[in-house]
Amino acid sequence: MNRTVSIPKTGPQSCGDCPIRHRAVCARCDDEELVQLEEIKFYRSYQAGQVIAWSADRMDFVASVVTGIATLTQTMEDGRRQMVGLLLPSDFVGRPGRETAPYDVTATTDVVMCCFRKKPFEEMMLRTPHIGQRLLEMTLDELDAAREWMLLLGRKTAREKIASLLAILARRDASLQLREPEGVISFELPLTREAMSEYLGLTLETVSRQISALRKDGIIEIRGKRQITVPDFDRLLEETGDDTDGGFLV
Amino acid sequence: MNRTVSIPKTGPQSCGDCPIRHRAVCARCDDEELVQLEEIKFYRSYQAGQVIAWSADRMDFVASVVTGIATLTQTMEDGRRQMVGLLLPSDFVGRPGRETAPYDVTATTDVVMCCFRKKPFEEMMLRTPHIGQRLLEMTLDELDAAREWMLLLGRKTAREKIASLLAILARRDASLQLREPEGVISFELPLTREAMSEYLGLTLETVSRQISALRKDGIIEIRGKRQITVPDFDRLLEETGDDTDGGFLV
DNA sequence: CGACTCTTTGAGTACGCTCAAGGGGTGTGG
DNA sequence: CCACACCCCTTGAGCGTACTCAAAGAGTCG
Repeated sequence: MNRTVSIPKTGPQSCGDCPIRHRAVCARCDDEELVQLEEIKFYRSYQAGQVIAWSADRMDFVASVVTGIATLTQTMEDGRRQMVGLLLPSDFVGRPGRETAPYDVTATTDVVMCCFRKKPFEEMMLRTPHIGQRLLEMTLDELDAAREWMLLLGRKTAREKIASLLAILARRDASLQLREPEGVISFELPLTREAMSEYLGLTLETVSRQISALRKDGIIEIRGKRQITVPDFDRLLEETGDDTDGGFLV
Repeated sequence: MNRTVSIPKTGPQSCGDCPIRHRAVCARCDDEELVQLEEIKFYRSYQAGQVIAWSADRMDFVASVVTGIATLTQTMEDGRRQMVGLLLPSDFVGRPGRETAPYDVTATTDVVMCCFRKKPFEEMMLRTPHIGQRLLEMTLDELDAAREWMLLLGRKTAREKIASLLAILARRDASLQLREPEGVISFELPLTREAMSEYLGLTLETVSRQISALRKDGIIEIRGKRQITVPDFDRLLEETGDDTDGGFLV
């Protein structure tokens, strides 16, 4: 963990090519604004497992996740850990106006981030309403997701928690392939059992047991450790405890 | 519950007198902008227990809490409930650009709200960066609070949860009286045992038992059902499981 | 092949839940 | 003024879900 091996910087050549162009904090910017952003931006890459920022560290940049998955985690004095954010491509890291990171930020897969030096970014936000507007929209979405998550943490059973997480990942995977999640779905788990347990407020043993149980009940199939197949997405949804028709927010 | 008795509208006369003027969504507005806001605003009052908006209801306004406490709650099909937001004076309700409420909004005490008709408010946001900027700041704060709450829901014991809630309420009460929370503190519980259990992801019996336990251990004293005295705030903090020196975000 | 990481499974335990009964305060009606 | 109903809260007994501690299997890399 935290090996500082340098790996190729695989950021896009320019904003025009960027895979998150239409969803990230820069989504509403026009060409002129993108030119300004290009001047203060740089790419950084992190290996799976590497810590991007420690809680209470100074962070001199804000950033968008371009590819890969990162997490925000809080740790208690005695070591209990709770994941409080799951950052996917296009998600934003850092808070304008804040000096230090309030959470540990970790790359769970290899990650490429599009970073902006903080000071110039803050100055640009003041002149460029498009950025603040988009950031507000994204923050409101994150707040909705956090509240959905609070319901999961406070009220769902272990089995429902696992099913909910799998449903979220399946949905996300489907949306990357631009199709509706339905019928047979197959995707790769980007999280270890431990990361899942930190996400769900469980122990890793309970996560493992519940995944085995869902497999035995035919809700999911597993190839190797990480490749999940959901033969019937609706059956998975029934296990989440959520309203079957209600829309999900992640 | 939900009695539609009309009670006196006790909103301030004008924005200049408003007790939340410096903290609400209008905090950064200048006099000219306040005049515009006055044109689209109106006050509404709700009795303790009354539902302000049901989940999936159309909401034609957004609002600031002026006095009292309101809650946001999610309900699962089988009736399990989880509070996902605690709204205090100056907090903002509603999301610009969204038609329907995603949560039940309930007044737990008598509440006065400063409401803005949604459409004109959204239009004004486009012309008035001060509003969007302040709303972004408030939303980021709420997201931080939600994440603190996720740690509580996912990882804390029942005793720690109760202590954390009491600490939050004590802090808030102290800040209303413009002093630091330390030494002997006394305040009134604005929540029933049931509301506390919905907040903390517990049953009301467990809440009651843990409050009794804290009382037996001398961490708190209770007069009647709702008046709490904390003889030593630091001892209460030790029971929360949090870093004793780390700052809290609510 | 051995070392390492991640995962699975088992056995026993404990914390918080469920079900149940009863206490205390307040308001209403006889 | 008392009786009663109602709400909120407390306490008890037993149970079950998820945790703890422990051991071993599976996959990967050097």
